[in-house]
Amino acid sequence: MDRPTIDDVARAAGVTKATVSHAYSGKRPISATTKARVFAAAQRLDWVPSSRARALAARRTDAVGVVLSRDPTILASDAFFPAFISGVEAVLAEHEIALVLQVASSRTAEERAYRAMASGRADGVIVLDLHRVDWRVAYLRQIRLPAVLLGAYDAESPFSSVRTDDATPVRDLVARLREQGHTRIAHVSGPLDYVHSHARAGAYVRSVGSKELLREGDFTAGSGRALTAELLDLHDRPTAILYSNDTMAIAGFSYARSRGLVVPDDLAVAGFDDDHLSAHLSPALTSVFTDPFRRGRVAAERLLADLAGEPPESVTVDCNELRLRASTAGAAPEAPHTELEEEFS
Amino acid sequence: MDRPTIDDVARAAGVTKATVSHAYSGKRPISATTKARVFAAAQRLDWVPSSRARALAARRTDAVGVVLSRDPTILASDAFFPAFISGVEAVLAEHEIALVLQVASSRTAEERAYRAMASGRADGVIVLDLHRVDWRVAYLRQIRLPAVLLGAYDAESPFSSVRTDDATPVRDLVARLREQGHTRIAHVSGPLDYVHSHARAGAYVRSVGSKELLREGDFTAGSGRALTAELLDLHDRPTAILYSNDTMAIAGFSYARSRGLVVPDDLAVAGFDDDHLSAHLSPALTSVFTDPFRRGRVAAERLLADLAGEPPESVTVDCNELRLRASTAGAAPEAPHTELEEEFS
DNA sequence: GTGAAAGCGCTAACAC
DNA sequence: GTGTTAGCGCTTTCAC
Repeated sequence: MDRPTIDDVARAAGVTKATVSHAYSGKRPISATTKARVFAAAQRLDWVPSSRARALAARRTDAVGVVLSRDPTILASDAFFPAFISGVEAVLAEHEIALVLQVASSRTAEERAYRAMASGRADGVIVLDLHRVDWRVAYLRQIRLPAVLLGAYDAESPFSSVRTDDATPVRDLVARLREQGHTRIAHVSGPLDYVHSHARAGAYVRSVGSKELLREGDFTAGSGRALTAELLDLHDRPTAILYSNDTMAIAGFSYARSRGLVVPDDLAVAGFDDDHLSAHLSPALTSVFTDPFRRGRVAAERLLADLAGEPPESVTVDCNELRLRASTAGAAPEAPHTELEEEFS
Repeated sequence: MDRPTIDDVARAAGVTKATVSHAYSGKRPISATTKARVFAAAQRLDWVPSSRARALAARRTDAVGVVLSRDPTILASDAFFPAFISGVEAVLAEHEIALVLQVASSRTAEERAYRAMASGRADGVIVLDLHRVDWRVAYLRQIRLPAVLLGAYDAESPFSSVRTDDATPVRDLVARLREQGHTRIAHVSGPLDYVHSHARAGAYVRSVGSKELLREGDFTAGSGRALTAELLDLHDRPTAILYSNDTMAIAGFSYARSRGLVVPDDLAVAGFDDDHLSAHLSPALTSVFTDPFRRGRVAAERLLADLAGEPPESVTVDCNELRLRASTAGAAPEAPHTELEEEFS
């Protein structure tokens, strides 16, 4: 009553297990008739090769891993992750390769998770949330786990990477706001040690020529709100704020509204990532669509190519698209005074 | 230059591999000194047990699977899935158990995916999007793969399940709208062969006493829009519409607005699932929070309990919470006439 | 074109 | 408390 094994199939087909194995893998010529006998026997016995045994013998798991260093609760409210994973799965599903997910919230836990991947849970991994100086790059090389990095890693690395140009949309957006008369444009970034936050913030600073109105957030609604408060409390407050994701933008936007400011008349607001509901807010939120689905596809394809023996490569996905909406429409307000507005809040 | 094996460690520690194995598993008493020698040797050699070999020998993978029958592109815009997975991971991470995800978009692909899980990719699975008559229940039993069903499965099943009460919030919402004077209350459901869609629709029908204003959607924005159009075209159109998820509600809401209707004055609108941005829409969307994170936790805990040998059990998670917001506030409009409104659209 | 047999790196009886 | 040994169910040389 146990699951049948390759031996059972071999016996039923009157061949040896080597033949059964090769009939399926095609790694050696098998006569059409034996092949047919083998398949028939397998079908009759309802045999499915054991992935465990296969993994051990072939030193290959047919799975790809992702280790998430984020807190599980944060995963839930993130526009990027589900779309990215969908893209990855779209490719993996075609090859019947599984995706192994592991969440690790401390560095030790994360190292253990990567070691587990290397010890046979996965054949390679995709690394998200890349830091500008990322211990994982050295670590993965040390444990010799194939990887694809999502983001532009500056230092030398033996790994493939999937890059995007986050600077252009930021630059375009600043230019646009300038045309509309904005002179005090602020930026609420994500943690600056992330490569993507840093790229966006860097483009912002180069565009506006100053770090005065740059504030470092952490992608959560709480930080969006707090830093917006800080910016609006300035004597010479900004008339436009660019946020490094939509969650912070929406939090900032709600907060500004609670202070009696009208978006976009008193304050222009823009996000990043283009959450699927952002276009439905009112005013609709200007955002940058970063096509996480497509980046997921490309990352998965790249990893499969690496695993197939191709040399590592850095591919740049040109996917970012500035989506101008009502939250940044219209002319900049003239000389806003914080005091005045507080009377109406 | 190859990864060290348990034999290397045993040799280095001057013991046999059984001792090394037991020093880690604790499945037999090992003297403190030998244990220390073993750990030291392992650390020195930088040994990590091979999950592949371990899985084969122990007939256990230390992974839990989820097979998604949805199209990968749909995953991306779904409020439920990421939060649910986060909840699952929150539990699995503590036990260093991995989550194996596989997307399958046809029945054959899905069967293959489950067989792959059963053949060693995972020790058990969590089944989402349960149908009222679900072939997977019989199939999983046939291939003897432990499972936890998410939703109330009516027929006999040997599996644990995690249920919620979707009827109460629907009933409460209908009652509430009645109090506000609504008499024509419609419902745009999800596919009625899903247990959760069916439960919601059933509660709705029992509350309003008629199927006249029930329309079957498919959880996509497109169907939300189309069915809203259909309902608003009725001569005696509804003054309130309940949708079975927020995506359809928002699509319907935008469409109604495009026809010149004001929410909630002309039309009250409510969703289900409470997407994290729904409270930020204006008017803020009334919705039912279903705590997918918590349900993920419970499902994972239940599955681990099953795998540990406990008898299957059906647990009900009391997590649904009706969140009344502006989109259903105020009194019902009096005798709405479709013709009249069209003049202003 | 097929068979025989040696692993893959562990776990778990079974000894002592 | 520790050693010996037989698997787990495949893949892959090496023969013929």
